[in-house]
Amino acid sequence: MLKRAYEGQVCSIARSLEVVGDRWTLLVVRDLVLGHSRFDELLDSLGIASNVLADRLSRLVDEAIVERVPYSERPERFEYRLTQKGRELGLVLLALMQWGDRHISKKPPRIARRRSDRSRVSVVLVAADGSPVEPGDLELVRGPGAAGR
Amino acid sequence: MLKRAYEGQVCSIARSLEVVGDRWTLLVVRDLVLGHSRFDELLDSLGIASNVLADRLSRLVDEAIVERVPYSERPERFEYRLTQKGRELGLVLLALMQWGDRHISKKPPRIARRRSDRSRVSVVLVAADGSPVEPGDLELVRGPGAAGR
DNA sequence: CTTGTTACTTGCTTGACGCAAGTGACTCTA
DNA sequence: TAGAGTCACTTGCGTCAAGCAAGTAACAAG
Repeated sequence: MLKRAYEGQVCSIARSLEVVGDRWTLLVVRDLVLGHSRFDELLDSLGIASNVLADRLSRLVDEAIVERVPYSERPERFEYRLTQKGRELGLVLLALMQWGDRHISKKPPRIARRRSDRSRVSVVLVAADGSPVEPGDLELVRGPGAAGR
Repeated sequence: MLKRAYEGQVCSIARSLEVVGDRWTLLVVRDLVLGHSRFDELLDSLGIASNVLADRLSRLVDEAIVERVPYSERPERFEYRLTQKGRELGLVLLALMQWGDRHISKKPPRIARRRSDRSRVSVVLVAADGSPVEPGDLELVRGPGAAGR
């Protein structure tokens, strides 16, 4: 996914997919969310080719989604941590997980819950006042970043 | 993305990405959400290669995310419509859009709002009682579909 | 009967991915 | 002090999916 064909598109979905829309990137982010942080750990957990992992990580670092921080000086060793921007991708992952739980996996392999009261957590659409929004009551309108026409 | 390397993974995120995690699929779904429904319309709007679009659509139909419905008999012509399963991917797209709006596009090209009162709509995490959940107050635990260990 | 539209398919080329092996800087064990 | 191990990669090679351009089949309009 080096060359992207989305050039002409003025759309935050397309823009986001340019960054995280390839085969491995979101899974790397998922593993970082789950606490894996070292290169070899990611390699084992994902079953990804090492050159591909190296490439994805350096791209995530370029995009400021991940930071490469040293945890040892002699020998030099690094780990990878999500930045705030990266952590906010968690919502996308949870939305994807929720969809997969409902439509693909019959029983959810993992459950998201609130630590304080252990209640189930879900991803939903809300209006400015916090009230839930029905999908049918949603509309998409041109915003300030829209192209001409 | 025919062959997937996620085989061993018991994770709804990985499972979902097997289905919609390639370069074009989510953009096709986005266009269907926005109301494009005919093959040529999608071709123009996306700038995708026709063989790839044909492949993605037939796979989306196989996955019951999209339906292929005839709108003319002589000549035979078809359009593509999202199923309920497909429509529910809208939440993933909105989460992605929201992330892109915040971190990539400075000004949002498109704004999601509630039709009834025109208030801004956003994707958030809520607990079972509908109250918002802080990202730090979230935990992931093994669910009924988890593998042994 | 030629041109156009729609919904594709076929063939060829490019390029991303996976695999296996190698590297460099160090530490640890005997 | 020699050899083995760890970590974080890089290099080289083969394969398979993606992209591009052109072709096709079934009809409709002029």
